Order: sequence, then structure tokens, then C-alpha cells
Amino acid sequence: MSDGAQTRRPPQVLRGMRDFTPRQMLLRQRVIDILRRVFERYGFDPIDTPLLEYYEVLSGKYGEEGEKLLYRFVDHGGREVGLRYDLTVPLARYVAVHRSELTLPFKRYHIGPVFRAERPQRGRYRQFWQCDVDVVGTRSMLADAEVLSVWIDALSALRVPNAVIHVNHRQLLEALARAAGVEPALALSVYRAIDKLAKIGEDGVREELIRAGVEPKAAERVLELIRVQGHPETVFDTVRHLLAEDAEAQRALDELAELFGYLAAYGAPEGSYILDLSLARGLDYYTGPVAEVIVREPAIGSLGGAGRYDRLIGMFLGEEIPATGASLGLERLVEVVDEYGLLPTPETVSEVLVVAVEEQQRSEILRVAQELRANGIDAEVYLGERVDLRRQLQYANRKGIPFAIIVGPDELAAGVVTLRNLVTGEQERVARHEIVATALQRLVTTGRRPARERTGQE
RNA sequence: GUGCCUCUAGCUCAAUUGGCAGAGCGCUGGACUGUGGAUCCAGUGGUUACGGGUUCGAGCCCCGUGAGGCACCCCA
Repeated sequence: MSDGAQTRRPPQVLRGMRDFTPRQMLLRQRVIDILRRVFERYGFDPIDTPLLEYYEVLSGKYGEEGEKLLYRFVDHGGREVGLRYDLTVPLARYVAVHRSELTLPFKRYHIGPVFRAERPQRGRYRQFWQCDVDVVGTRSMLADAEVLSVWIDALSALRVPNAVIHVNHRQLLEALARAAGVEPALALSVYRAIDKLAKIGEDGVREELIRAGVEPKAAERVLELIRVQGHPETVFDTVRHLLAEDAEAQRALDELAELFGYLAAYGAPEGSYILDLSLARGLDYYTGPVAEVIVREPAIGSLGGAGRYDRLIGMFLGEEIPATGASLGLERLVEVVDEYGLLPTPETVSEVLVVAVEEQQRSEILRVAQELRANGIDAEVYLGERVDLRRQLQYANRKGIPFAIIVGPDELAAGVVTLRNLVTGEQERVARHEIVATALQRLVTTGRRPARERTGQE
């Protein structure tokens, strides 16, 4: 191994992948925790699936562009495998495998890492986490409305401001392509062009449409349609009228009207969602309503994508099972939460450091620490070699531990301990048998802990 | 996958036309043998991302690789 050192690369992480510090992990876990509680409040149950799937399971589901981003390799047994690209296709495969055990409609949530071989940018990584809720086995627009309602509750629980859900319908997009008078093969470039409306403006879209082979007259008609944006109520009539002779489009509009009706009944605030005919969504498997949740600041764009995919599960099963779901990108959520300090998070889990002044108090601090732990307080003792009060307090300070419990000869003799608040520097003597109750109280009154019961994994 | 920009101490950044690689913060020790975070004093800091080339001489110029950023593509 010694000669390996000569050619050894600097210890770096792979492009687009990263390590997380304790502080970052605590924030990520906090966000995940909040999402999980919202998901469970609606009755979604957790599942997990392997990171690796047979390549064939993933292949052909994401369109030409997506296919190129699949991590693909051959394992030691000669199998063609791929890293999962999202959590939706693995769900479809899961449903096919567990079909007989499932009670439909099946509601599950799934939080975990996915992989895309993209060129990284801010808020865009090669390994990132998705947080999905899906409903399998119903065509009801109630399901589509519910997953969007979950989104709204989740974003509100995370205190994300100004997130807007843009909603469109795959059939409406296709109607747009028909209105543009292009053959199906060209439809994709039409979707691509209109999806850029917000970015390049009407003139830019017109240019792209014409370059894609759309007649100028037809391009105008398309522009007229996607120009109509805003609150569903104000938009529906116009679009209905403009696409009056397209039966498919009318059906799609009926579905969206139903969806928006349920969404309002779910209590979704005005302005939290809009009908946006320019929203495209590239994934091949979408068949019905599609949505994207967009935030303007910070400029990371989409926080998540959603949509109905009634034919995906059928690709793994003889039987066709309709489904719909919504996905949030953990990294992008964390980016927003972090940028605005929406969820203040401690730098360490430790709530108390129990310190000994001298060697003689060592066993006593271990007893105190165990007592705190037994009562649900996250406590630690300093594990360094030397018993050195200064060093121990310095350790607590650097780690951001908010309290120290000091035990010295005086305390031991008097049957007390010293409880020191390391943020304010105040300290008090507390009877040894009251330390747990007092520490709990101080943790609450200083705001380190919420007043209510602790939440989380416990 | 394409194009452009960036990479100097643990961190943030300096370094004249190519001419001895620096500062602040941090870190270590002390002032302070039962008190961290403040202050003062001293000390510690580098294969200039990695590999090669040009040159008497490269942090600086050239090529390759890696990573980060921006735009495109696409998306969470």
C-alpha cells in the first residue's frame, strides 16, 4: 500500500456529492422530521426501496434526456444495474412486486437519496434526497388534490414563504401542440419552448416555436393560450373558449376544475396555486394533471414536481393501475430554510455537559449524566484524558452545549451541583436530587426546548 | 453532455512586468491551579487543488485531470 501514496488523489468527494457536518445534518433531520409528520397526518405510510435497481427497471421511463442522466454499471455478478433516478419508478416496481398485499388506494411516503449524473449547480446535485407522497390505485382527482394539499401544509410547516404551485395538464399540453398544428414528433420541442416563457418571454418563445417548425399563425395561437395565467377562476373560461373544439382539452379542463374545487375545499389559500399552461414537466410517464412548486427567492426555481401517471405501473404489471404523487427536493427546501433562517437549529444535540472539578468527582458525574439521560435529557461528559475544568467548559462552549453541570468537592459535600447557563454565564446551586427537574425547566425557559412534549424519533 | 469563470494556511483573502508566499480570523500555550465565551502576550501555521510543460527562475504563462460557480440542456 505504501507505493499507492505516490499516485493517491487528494481526499475529495465525488463531483456533485457532499459530506454533511453535524450542524447540516441536524437541520436536514429537522426538515425531514417536519415533512414526515405532515405526511403521516394524512395517513401516508413509509416505505423504502433499494438504491440499486435492475437497469431495465429504470430504462425507458424518463425520456431521452433523462436516460442520459441515469447512473448505470455492471455489478460483479454481471448484472446491468442503475442507481435510482427518482422514487416514482421504484414505487411502480414496488407495487408490481407487492400487488397482492396492497389495499388500494395505497398511500405511501418515501424519503431517500436519488441519483442523477448531471452537471452540478447551486441546489442541484448528483446525489440528492426526494420526499415523495403518492396515491396508487385511484383515478379520482381527490387524490391529486390531496397530494397538493400535503405540499401546501408541508411548505407552511417549514414556513417557506411565497411558494406557488403551478398546475397544468398533460392533455392540455397536447392540445396546445395540436393548436400549434405540429405533428406529435415535434410536440416535445413545443413543450420545451413554452416552458421557457417565464425565462425568455413571449418573443423568445415565438422565436423558438418558429424555429421548431411551427407556422407563425399557429405560434400566435399558442402564445395566446399560454399568456393566460393566474387564478384558475379567472383563467378557465378563456381557455375553455380558446380550445372549444378540442374534446380532449375540455376533458382535461373538467379534471382540473374538479381538482381545483377539491383543493379549495382542502383549505388551500388563494394564490398558493395557479393554473399555468406554460408548465411542461419533461418526464415521460405523466398522463394527467402535473404541477411544480416554484419559489422566486432564493433563485433555485423548483422545489418539487408532481403529477399523475396512470400507465407507469402497467409497464411492470399486466394490469394498469392509475397513480398520482408529489415530490419535494430536500436540498432545495433546506437551502430556502437556511437562507432565511426559518428553522433555528442547535449546533449539537447535547443539552448538558456534566463536568468534574477533580478526579475524585468522576464517578459522580457519570451517575448524574446517566440520571439525566434516563429522564430524556441529552447529556454528555468530557471524554478527554485530563480532568481540567477550564478545558471542559471550553469544550462545551465550542460545541455550543447550552448548560454545564459542575460537580466539585464543595458540591459533593453539600449535596448539591452547580448548574451553569453557558449562554448567559449565570449559575445556580441546585440540590442534587432536584437536578433533573431543574435542568428540564431551564431547558424550556431558555427556549432550547419547546414547551410542549419533545418531538422526533423518541 | 457543451461553453465561460474560479481554486493560495483550518476559514476569508493579499502577493508590482514571472524574482525570498503574507495578513486577519482560527488553532496551541500563557497572563488565570474551581469557570468557557471578552482582553493582552507568545507560538503554530503552505507540496499555492493534483500532474506535467515553458523558463536561469512559475502562485502568476501553457496543457491535462479533479472540484466549485455561472449559462445552456434539463430538472428536485
